[in-house]
Amino acid sequence: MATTRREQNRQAKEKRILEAALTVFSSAGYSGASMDLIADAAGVSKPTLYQYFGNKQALFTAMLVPQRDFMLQAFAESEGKDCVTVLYAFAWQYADFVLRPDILSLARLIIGEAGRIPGIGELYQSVGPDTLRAGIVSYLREQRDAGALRFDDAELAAEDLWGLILSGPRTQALYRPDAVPGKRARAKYIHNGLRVFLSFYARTPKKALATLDELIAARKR
Amino acid sequence: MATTRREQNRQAKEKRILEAALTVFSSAGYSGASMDLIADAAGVSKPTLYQYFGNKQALFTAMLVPQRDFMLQAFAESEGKDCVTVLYAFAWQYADFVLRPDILSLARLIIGEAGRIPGIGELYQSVGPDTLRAGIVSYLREQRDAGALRFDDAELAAEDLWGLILSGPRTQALYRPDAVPGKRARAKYIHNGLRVFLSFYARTPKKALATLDELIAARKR
Amino acid sequence: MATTRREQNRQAKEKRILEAALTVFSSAGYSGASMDLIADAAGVSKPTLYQYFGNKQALFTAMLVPQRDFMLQAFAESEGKDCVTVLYAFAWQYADFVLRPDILSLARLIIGEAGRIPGIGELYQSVGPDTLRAGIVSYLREQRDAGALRFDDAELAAEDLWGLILSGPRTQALYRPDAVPGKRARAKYIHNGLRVFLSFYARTPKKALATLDELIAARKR
Amino acid sequence: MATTRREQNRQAKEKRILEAALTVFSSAGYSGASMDLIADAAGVSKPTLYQYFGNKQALFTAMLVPQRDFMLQAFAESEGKDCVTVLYAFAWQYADFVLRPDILSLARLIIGEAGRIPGIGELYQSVGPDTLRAGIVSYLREQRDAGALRFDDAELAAEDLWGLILSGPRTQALYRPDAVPGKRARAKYIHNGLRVFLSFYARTPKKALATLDELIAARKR
DNA sequence: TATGAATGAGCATTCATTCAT
DNA sequence: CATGAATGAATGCTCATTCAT
Repeated sequence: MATTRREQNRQAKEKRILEAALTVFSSAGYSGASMDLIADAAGVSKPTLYQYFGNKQALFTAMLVPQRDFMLQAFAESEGKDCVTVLYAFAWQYADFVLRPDILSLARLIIGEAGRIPGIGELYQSVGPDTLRAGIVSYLREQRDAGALRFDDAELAAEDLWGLILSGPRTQALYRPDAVPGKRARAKYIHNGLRVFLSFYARTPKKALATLDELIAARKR
Repeated sequence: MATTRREQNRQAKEKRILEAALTVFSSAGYSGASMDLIADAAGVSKPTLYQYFGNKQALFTAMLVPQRDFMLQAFAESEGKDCVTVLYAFAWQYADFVLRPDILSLARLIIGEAGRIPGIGELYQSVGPDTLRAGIVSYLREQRDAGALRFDDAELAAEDLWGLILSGPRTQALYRPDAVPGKRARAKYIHNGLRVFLSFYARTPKKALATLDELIAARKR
Repeated sequence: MATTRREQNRQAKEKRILEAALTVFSSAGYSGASMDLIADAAGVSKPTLYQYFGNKQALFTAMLVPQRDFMLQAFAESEGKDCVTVLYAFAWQYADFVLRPDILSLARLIIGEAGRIPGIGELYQSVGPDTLRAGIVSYLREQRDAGALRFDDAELAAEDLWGLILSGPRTQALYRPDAVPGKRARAKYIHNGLRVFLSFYARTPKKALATLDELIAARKR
Repeated sequence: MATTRREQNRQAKEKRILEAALTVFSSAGYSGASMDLIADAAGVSKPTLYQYFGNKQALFTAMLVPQRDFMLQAFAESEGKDCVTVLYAFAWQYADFVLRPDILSLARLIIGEAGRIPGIGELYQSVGPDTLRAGIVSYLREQRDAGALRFDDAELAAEDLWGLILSGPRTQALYRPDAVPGKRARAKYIHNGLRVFLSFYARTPKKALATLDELIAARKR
């Protein structure tokens, strides 16, 4: 009702522009991307870009917002199952997301510009790592209170989980876009990482590791 | 003897150019850096840049070589002391190096361009992570053979060590140049990370953790 | 009665646009003024500008019309007093008008564009100098016929009057918007100019100069 | 000797650029003139313009310098003849210069931009009117001291001279590039203006006017 | 060998103008 | 009638690269 055809058109065009901006910025970098290229990719004229977003930097930051929202949404739900099962599922979900080529391109872009465009790193980290970590942290606390895990500092535990599971593959992926670790490598890191993590943080490590082995075996089948 | 005065002059000028290139590229990014700026910073004329390095991209990659050599050299030695002591010293040495502003700038630059300049990621990783890891890996193997540690896959253990100790601070540092973790934060991660690592990988975890606590206490003093 | 509410609205909007155009053109120059700026200043949309005035140049010339009418009206009346008194009053009135910042801005604008926009100079001069001069000329003729002044060519006499009284201050004002001659400088030129003028053109110079001195003295009080 | 071929080339090119700038700015106005146009007119590439003059405004002001120098030089000499003869010659020389189409274009340009480019009006006036007037002023003083003229304020007398002789024609010329007063009109203003001036300022007006009439008659022949 | 000088191509941004609503 | 939306064509300016000296 409230959305006239004009408004719809506008929103659709805005979306097209932001998608084009994401693509072009990701592949060419901030300085390397030209407004001409983005306009062409979006199928609009250059002045339209400026009418919608004012200038290049504003377009750049505007482009990050939907990405942030998408990420926020990507990790909203968590299941009510057994702790190890949840962590295992989470590890895969997270790894598969974080190693997606488009997500990696965006990460490279943001890291590359973090020293020049102020606030961009905060914006991104406050969403990617931070928000996600907040989810993990609260889950870990729940499980501690439920008696499944034990630790003093939940944030540190979460950091360990991420570091054990993803630090290696993601670092490699950032530096070598053409050599992003595949399923097998991911499995290696996830399995080993969870093993170390559960050995240290599970209240009953033996049982937890047994469950983990079952999950791994189940996956292979 | 083979180096005439001319050659020396040439080498000195080449060095000045590469240093200028490092500075300018690091602070402006690849596309954002102009040959004019680099020439000015090096105190030479622009054609000299082209005479020495052919074009912008070649200058860029050439600039990385001395950086690589410098890094290789930065972690050459290791002491013959007790395993925990060595790992502890290494952790601090590595953290302090990796979180240096200039090293971080360079890392951001390389990650930012990794998707566009082929080979740059390999070049850098083959030196930073890889070579360093190779050093750690061989040290860990030594210690396993000497009976201090236990594991099957030394590379995986090395990755765990790095992930536990540095993943958090370095990720934050990459995204937020103005919020690089300081001494206190580094200590938190190093101490906790080593604790988890030794709990899992030390042949005699209790003893190892006791040694670690002594080292930490000694540091505070 | 023929003016419906619609028409009134239209006229009001037209007036707003013309005022905005005057302001913007005067301060930015013809090329420097943008239709966007004028539309914003007038509080209307850009297409409305085009609907009302067709294009930029038409708007520009249209803007001059009310200015012309305003000027025409500014010097309509003349009093029936003594010749010297009238000339003295006229000199001050004219100087104060011609040195008004807005009138000067408009004059600079028109002179600046006179070489490019055909007809604009005629339009303006036919109003400013010409019409005004016509008024002076007819007054001078009256006074000659009444025996107060003597000359052959009334137009030349009028030109002398203007040249003696205002040429200096106005030339300075045109070139230096921030150094428009003030009351004191105007007085200097007016008093001296009238003295020269009356010496040459008055039938009884001594008497005329005496009257002038009285007026000057009266002004100082 | 000290000027290598390179330097000569550079100076020649600089001169070509400044001439092109004068032409283009004069005919299109400051905002209306584009660097592209100027580059084309000068037969150089656009970056060369920027290498030589930095930016548009700098080129604009640089362009005025040779014009100023030219003007300064245009009125350097004065003859040792009789006062009326000198003033008569000067009047014609000045009128012919000031009414030259190129000088008028430049004047329109400067007046048009005087409100926007700070200092430009001073720069120009300090040269055109001011310097010239300084020359007249000192000549008038000489003649007063020699007993030919009489006045208190030499500057005011100079202003009167200019106002009587040139105010009319130049104002018309500024507003109407296509109706610049010709020889006949100039003669009318000069003859009348000098008559009024000498009547008021000459120590022996009758003799001075007689001399003037002779000069005028001589001219007609 | 090293450089001052030059440039074609491209940059972010803005303009006068028009169309569909 | 009035406007939001759109655009081709500039605008001032900079870039990586080359050439003549």
